[in-house]
This record gives sequence, C-alpha cells and structure tokens, in this order.
Amino acid sequence: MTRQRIGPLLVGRRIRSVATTRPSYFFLTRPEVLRRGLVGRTVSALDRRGKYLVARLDDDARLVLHLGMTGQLFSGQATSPRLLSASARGALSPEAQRGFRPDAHTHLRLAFDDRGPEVCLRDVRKFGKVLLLRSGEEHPRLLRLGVDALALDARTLFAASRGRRVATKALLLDQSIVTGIGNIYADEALFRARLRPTHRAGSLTRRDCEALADAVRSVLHRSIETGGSSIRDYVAPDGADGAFQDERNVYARTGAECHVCGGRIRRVVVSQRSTHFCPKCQK
DNA sequence: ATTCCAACCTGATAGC
DNA sequence: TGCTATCAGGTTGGAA
Repeated sequence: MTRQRIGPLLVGRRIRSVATTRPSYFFLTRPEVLRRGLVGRTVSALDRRGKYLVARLDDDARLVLHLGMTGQLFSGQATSPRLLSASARGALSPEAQRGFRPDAHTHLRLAFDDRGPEVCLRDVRKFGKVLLLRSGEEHPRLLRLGVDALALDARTLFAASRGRRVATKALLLDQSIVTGIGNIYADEALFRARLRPTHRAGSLTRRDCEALADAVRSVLHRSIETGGSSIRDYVAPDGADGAFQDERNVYARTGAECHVCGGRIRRVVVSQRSTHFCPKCQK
C-alpha cells in the first residue's frame, strides 16, 4: 500500500536536501552519512521486501526504510490529525492543525530539485529504521527475510512448521519464515482460516497450511485494496485514513461479538503480542 | 536449534 | 488534576 502510493512521490525525483533529527537508535546509518549519500541522487525505483521499503538510487545505493509500529511515510502536503500528537494539537489553532508541520518526531525529510512536495518520515516511538546501503552492500536485516507474505504458499508453510513447538501465530510473525505479516494480519488471517493462534505450529496439517496461506494472502490483498489499517497512527502517504480497520473480525475486538457466530472475541498473549480470536470459530 | 524475554522509545488512556 | 499502570501495526540479541 505504502509502496504503491509513495512510489510516484519518490521515483524519478532528484534529492535536493535532507533534514534529519539527532542521531539515535532510529538511524542505522548516521544522519550526516545519510545526508551525504542522498543529496544529489535521483530515486530510480521503489521496491518492497516484507515490511521494508527499498528505494534504489541512481548510483546503485539503496535507501532502506522500516516503519516499525508508529512510523508514518507521507507527503509534506499531507493533512491528517494523526500526523500531530494530541498534546501538540491542542496548543494549535484549528487553522494551524490543518496542515502538517514537521515536529520532533519527524526524523527524515527529503526535499527535491523540482521544489514539489517533500517526503517525510515520522515515527514517535522510533522503532522504525533508516539505512543506506552502498552499491553491492548487504545487511543481515534484509538477508534474513523469508518468503513474501503475498506469495506465501501451503508447501512453504507446511515445511517451515515441521518440528516447531511454537504457536501458529508465532510462526506467522517470524519474519525469517514469512515476511510482511504484522500483528493485525496474523490475527485476521488465523480467524479467516479458522485456526487457533495458540495451536502448535508443528501439528498443522497440510490442509491447515493451505487454508492459512490462502487466508494470509487474501487478508493482505484486502488490506492493500482498502488502504491499510488506521487504528492509531497509520496514514496513507496523502494523509488519508485506511479502511481495513472496519473489516476486522478479531483484532482489538476483545469482548465484542464474533461476526460469524455471535460469540465473544477473546484476547490472550502469544509471543508477547496481544492476540485476538473467537474461541468457537477457531479450533 | 529452538524458545523466551527484556530492551529499544513515546504517547494515549483507564482507573484510582 | 494528577499520578500510576497498562497498552500500542516491530525486531533484535542474548539467555535459558
């Protein structure tokens, strides 16, 4: 979703200047190194590897971005209340709240020769990452990644789950097996496949893996179609909210009625992630 | 080799 | 009002 929509704002444009915040955990490449490597470069393509966005530059370097949990990648012209924390918003006039203004959480801003809209990366919790890879350079974070979630097939899932005692959900969240599934989509896919998140991965049948692989792909495709899940922080690059949150069956619906059987959605913790399921539909 | 768990951060919200 | 505890679309590295 983000790749599709931020692509036109990056590809073919020459970077004129780069603004960053102070060095931190967030920058795998130090800000000044990042600036030196980016200024004057033209973005030639934008790819995705799991949850990583990879912008290819005209000198064959790659700018790698991860949005973590609260990362937002958007046009400097975007408008959304989500681009400002509530406390900061309260201090502003209704007028000033309209447009985006870079704040302390806006860690990266790219301006371009064409003087068009900037591309901004904001991340309150700094769980996101920015990394510049020189031509031919690699990074373990990318090398480790498994098959893309949109291309997940039953055979891969079945093979990867053999001998594993971990919960099925833990397997789905393991990016070295399948890359691109986050907490929401793991829960939603498991619901769709009618599988219990806590079920041991090793005892999934071939048929289970088929249902689960299908569910993963269709849930993600549907989320892309509907523009993502704007539950707390997520905004599309133009500031628009996604709509997938309206199609959730289980995620963050603890205590609510199951859309299928009317039972109550339950919440448990699996591999330190909050996990939601319908006890009746998911055996 | 696999599984578990704390750590990295900041903000919103619920409850007292 | 204010304080405290809990929760939040993720990943790593090291201990068990």
